[in-house]
Amino acid sequence: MPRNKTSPKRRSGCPLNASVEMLGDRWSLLIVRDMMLQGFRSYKEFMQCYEGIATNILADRLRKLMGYGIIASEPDPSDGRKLTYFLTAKGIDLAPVLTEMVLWAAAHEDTGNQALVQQMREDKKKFLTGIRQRWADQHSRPT
Amino acid sequence: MPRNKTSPKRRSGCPLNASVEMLGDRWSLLIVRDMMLQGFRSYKEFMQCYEGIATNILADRLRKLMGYGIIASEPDPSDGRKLTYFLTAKGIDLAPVLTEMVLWAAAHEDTGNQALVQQMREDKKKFLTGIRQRWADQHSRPT
DNA sequence: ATATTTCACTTGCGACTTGCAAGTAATAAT
DNA sequence: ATTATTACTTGCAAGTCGCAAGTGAAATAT
Repeated sequence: MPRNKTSPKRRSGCPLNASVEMLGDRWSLLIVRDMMLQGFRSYKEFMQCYEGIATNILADRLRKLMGYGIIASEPDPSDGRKLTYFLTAKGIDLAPVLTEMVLWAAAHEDTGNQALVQQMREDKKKFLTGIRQRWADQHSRPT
Repeated sequence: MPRNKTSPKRRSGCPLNASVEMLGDRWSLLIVRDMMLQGFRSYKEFMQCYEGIATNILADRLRKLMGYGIIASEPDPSDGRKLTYFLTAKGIDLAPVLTEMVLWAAAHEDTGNQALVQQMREDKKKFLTGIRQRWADQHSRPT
């Protein structure tokens, strides 16, 4: 018999936000980050990039991110096997969060992405606008 | 025999940051958030607030956060049993990240912390300055 | 046309991590 | 002196994860 009485997994009795569930996960944030900053779009790309991610976990996280409405997917018209994942508007709205994380990490340790950090520091607003612009361009393509 | 050859847990082969390890954890971020926004300072407060956190896990996370230099602790001079946890400068530097998270969550779902969100939205810079100021005040107390 | 490869997964299993209940050690209160 | 409180530790069962080995459908090679 399972061990739950009413809810199997309660989160923070001190409420503030709830969708942060997804942010408090080892892989989800990396996936979003790399979709945003590296332009990753396929299962294969994630699989190759993250040494150490289990293939079932990747599938699960992609599923959950879709469930949260942070990413979505569509079949590649030129290759029926391929699926293209992309960030939704909610997903791209995570850009400021990601940016602050990268800046925080860079400020407190060597992160080896100085070019990106420099760009963020010089003009945060411009950097974010750039990300949103590139994203909007991609999304206007499929008429 | 354990399963590791050289490194037990590799992270992202696509490097960007590393200390984000801590951010990608279910509880650590909540702990930092509540130290920052709710003024939590003791083991007991966390324990009571997070229904569902296991006491060994709380101890482990506090230890790790100290290891990362995000929080520190000191004994309470008025009660030898008590320990006071507090954010370090590195910890308080997470304020922009937390703020963006709260704003993101609030923008995409009902989070029930409208007063705080309103304050953040009205003047983000002022809000962050306020947090830092309150933090600095606390830290100037022990002469 | 058949065989092989690629892609996006699923399955099975052992190892690791977590949740929960029950301690423990050191003060503090009564 | 006894009981309570605080900050933990320990032990175990249950859950999650990493890895290797499939699976099925579509593309490519022969």
